[in-house]
This record gives sequence, C-alpha cells and structure tokens, in this order.
Amino acid sequence: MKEKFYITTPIYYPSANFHIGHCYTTIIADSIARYKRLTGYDVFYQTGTDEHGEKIEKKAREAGVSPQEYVDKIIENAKDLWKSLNISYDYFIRTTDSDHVRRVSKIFNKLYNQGDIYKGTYEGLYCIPCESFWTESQVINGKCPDCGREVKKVSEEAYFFRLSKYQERLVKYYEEHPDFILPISRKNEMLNNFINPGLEDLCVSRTSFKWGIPVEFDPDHVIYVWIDALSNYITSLGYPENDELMNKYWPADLHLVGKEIVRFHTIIWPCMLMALNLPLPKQVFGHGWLKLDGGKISKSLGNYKDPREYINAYGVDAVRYYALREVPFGSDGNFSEEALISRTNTDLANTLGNLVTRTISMSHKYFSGIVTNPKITEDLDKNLIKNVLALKDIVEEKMNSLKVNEAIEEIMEVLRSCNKYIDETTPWTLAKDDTKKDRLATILYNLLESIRICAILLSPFIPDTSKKILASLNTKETNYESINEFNTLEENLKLNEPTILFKRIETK
RNA sequence: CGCGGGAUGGAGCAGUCUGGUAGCUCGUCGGGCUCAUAACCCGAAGGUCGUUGGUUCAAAUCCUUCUCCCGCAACCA
Repeated sequence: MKEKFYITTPIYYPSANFHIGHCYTTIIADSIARYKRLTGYDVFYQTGTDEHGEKIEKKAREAGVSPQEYVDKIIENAKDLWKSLNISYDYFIRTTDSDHVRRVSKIFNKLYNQGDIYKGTYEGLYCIPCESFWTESQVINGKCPDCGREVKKVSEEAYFFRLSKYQERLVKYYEEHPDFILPISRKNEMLNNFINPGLEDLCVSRTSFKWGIPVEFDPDHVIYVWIDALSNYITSLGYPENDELMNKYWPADLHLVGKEIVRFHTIIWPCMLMALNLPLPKQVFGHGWLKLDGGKISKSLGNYKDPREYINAYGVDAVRYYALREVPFGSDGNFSEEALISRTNTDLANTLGNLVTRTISMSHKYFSGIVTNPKITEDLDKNLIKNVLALKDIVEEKMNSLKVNEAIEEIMEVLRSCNKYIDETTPWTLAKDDTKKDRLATILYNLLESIRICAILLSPFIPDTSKKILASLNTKETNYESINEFNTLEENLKLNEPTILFKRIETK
C-alpha cells in the first residue's frame, strides 16, 4: 500500500489571464508532486480556480458577457497554459462546478444548523458608486481608495462564521505542530497580527452582488469567498457527500500558497475544518513572490507578458528551471528575461546539456556508441561515484524541507564535477593509446551512469529534458530504485546520436 | 513606538541559532585543454559583512543606537 500525498495550489482568481506568478506557484507544486510520485507516493495534486465574486461580475459586465462565459474563456486559457508547462495535476477544480456548488451549499447549511454560522449585522464603510465595502485601514482620509469619493458607514444583514470560538484551539494546534506554517516567520506574523489581538467573527455572505452560490435558506444572500473558495480542497474529494476519496487523501499534506494568502489558509481554513470536525492540513507553505524586474506583478497594471511567450522562445524546461532554481526558500525572487536567458545558458546549456553531448559524442567517436564497463578504476573515480550516490538522499532531505532550489543546486554541483572529471581524466588522450581502451571505456561508463542518475533525479523539475536524456542513453533503467547502486546502466547498450538539449541563447 | 523580514566583493545569495582564516553561483581578467553547444577545466582580481557604541583574547555572528529597503494590516500567485 503506497503512502498518500495530497498537495494543492491555491485556486486562482480568473479575473484576467494568468501570469508568470501563477506559473511560479504551480510549477513548484508540480515539481513536488512529481518528486513524490517518483519516490513512490500515491499523489493527489490539485489546482483550480475561484470563479465567483464581485470583481468577476464586474469584469464580465464590462466585457459584455455573462460571468460564466467570462470565466470559461479564462479557464480554457489557463488549462492550455498548464499543458504547455507540463503541469501534472490530478484534478482541476472550478468553484462553478455543479458538484462544488452543491457541496458548498451543504457545508454552509451544516455550519448554520449547528450554530457556527449566525445572522448578524455587517457594518462597513461603503462606497456607493463603486459598490464596494472597505475596512477602516483601507480607506484614505475617509475616501474610497478606488475612486477617491466619500465612503459611508452602512450596515446590512449578513451571515457570520464564529471564528472567535476556535481561537484557543487554533493556537494550541500551532503549538503542537511547529511545522504547520512555513516559513516560521509567517507564523509569528499570524499570531502577532491577528490571533493574539483576538479573532473577530467573519462575514461569510453578501447581498451586494449576485455572482456566487446562493444561501439556500435566504436567497438574497450569496456565500462570500471564504466558505466557497477554501472548501475546494475537500469538495473535490467528495465532502460531504462521499467518503471514499476523503478517507484516502484528507488531510492535505501540503497547501502551497503565496505569502499574501497565508492568513486565510492558516486561520480561517483551520477554524472551518474544526467546525466541520475534520482534521487540519499538515502543512501550509507561504512562498515568496517573483518580482518582475524588481517590481510587483500586477493584474490591474497588466505589466507582464503571456508566459507562453517565454515558453515558446526558450522552452518549457527553461521556464520551469528558472522558477524552481532562482528563488530561495520562502523569500522573494526576481524574474527578468535576461536572468532567464543567463540561467538557461549557464546551467542548462553549458553545464548539463554540454556534458551530455560531449559524453555521448565521445562514446560514439571511440566506441561507436556501445557501452561497456571494464571497471578499470582509479582513485579519481571513487570521489565521483561517492558524490553521485549520495545525491539521492541529499535531494530527499532538501525536498522534504521544501528547499527545491537547493535540491536542484546539489544536482548541478554533481554535474559540474562530471565536467571536471572529464578534464582530469582526459579521455581524448587515452583514445590515442590502444592499451588504455579499457580505462577509457570505464571513464565513459562512469560518466554515462552519473548522467543517468542525475537525469532521473531531475525528472520532477525538468521532465521533458530528463526524458530526452534517458532516451539518448537508450536505457530501461529509469525508475527511482535504479539509482541506489552505481553500476546499473546496462552494458552493450547502443547509445543514440547526441542531440542538443538546450541551445545557447545568443543575445546582443 | 502596529507586526514581521532584510542590508555580506559588480549582480544574486549562504554563513548569524552554537563567536574562532568570509564562502557559493553568475559576471570580469589571465591561463590550460580540444571530447563538446565560443563549451569545459584551472587560477586571479574584487568585501572595513548598512550605521553607532558595547561584551570578549576574538564579532558578519551576541547586546545596543540609528538609517534605508520590502512585506503584512480581513479579496494580489
């Protein structure tokens, strides 16, 4: 019986087509999901879209289409984007799916019936022309931050979720599960800013717009974002109608989210789950942002290119690699086309691609592409083999602590040492001496085997490239267990002709 | 005094918890090699570790002052 691993991205808000930031989160989640599958887990990887709300209603009106038509188009685009990025999600949830809508309604009713949701009065600052509520901290000198006009204090009936009731249990959960929120600094932010000052009950319905799931027993109200959106992680598993997938996959092992929505996932969501008497997710990781040439990526400014432009220009694995490699654990990183090009050239073309090409090409030149391993070893080899064999555990440790960029860097380090090994053993010199043929064959074998092992370990990150490398090696030894021992690459293989994995990108 | 994070060669970062020769990748310069994608390998230059004061035999690291940058602050991946 395989161990399960349930990983999610946030469900993104499709008010506009997705940008490189959405890709960033989704690529990381994809790599973790692929890594877990590689290492033997039964993985459920979910992504999706949060499609209701006032903003979409408004956008659709501006575009002269229905909200459903509006989001359908964006979702089609998103799915195409994920396909072009090789995103291996197991399930794509849309909050407009009829299953989701029905299940959210049931959840809302259940919480209402047991008293965790109650009807109260919402008091807020309202901008009439914008039809928007604002908080005290959002308004600027009593003016609407959007249009600059006067806001009015209004009150309306609304439904509230008893967040305050779960405060103590939440704090206790934090204490008993030190890895629940990562990085740790986010946890302090949550405690100091929100929990310790005291949680307020949360407004979970609206009457100011219609594009949402209606409250069944009070149809003037629609369910506001929280219960609708956050529930996606369990409605997709059938909750509350169907136990099978819930029993198998819940609780989630990892909610991967951007730092701006850590709060919802570490306060509101756990409290909802406590109210539903369900176990809490094991971990929420709040990653940093990709900045665009140092600034924020902004949907409203539209200061970004379609990510497919980068994919088409430089290749899917160049984009994946950049997103995974460039940004350190938990902090912000910068995205720029120049950095993408430089990263692709140095790591992927020079270190990895060139290593594979030069090794395979020597095998062809000296042995017609036939692999043998006469095992004429020297001390030099030991170091290489030791490093290659150690890689599996190092990558595992880094991945388990979600240090994806460091895992990749460790693999690169070994690839660099392969390039060094070639220079130290000078195969082209040995090739001139017939008595050294067996030593030469051993060196090439060691290199090919190292490349095979690295290719397998790279498969979660740059799957296409990994496949290409293993295909050039013509090997059948491609599973995870095959990298436990060093001399696993089959002898008498006939290698395929070398190909260029990544062409150097020339700039002027 | 709202909370949190950060400041380390030209760029991006590690090192700070647990004080002891300041490290990595990229870039630059010089050399080597010719299997390979102008690639690869070796070497060098380049840092008073944001600022002030303190503790200590010894501070990037511990304590303190100030400055600047960033994030959060109840719909931004």
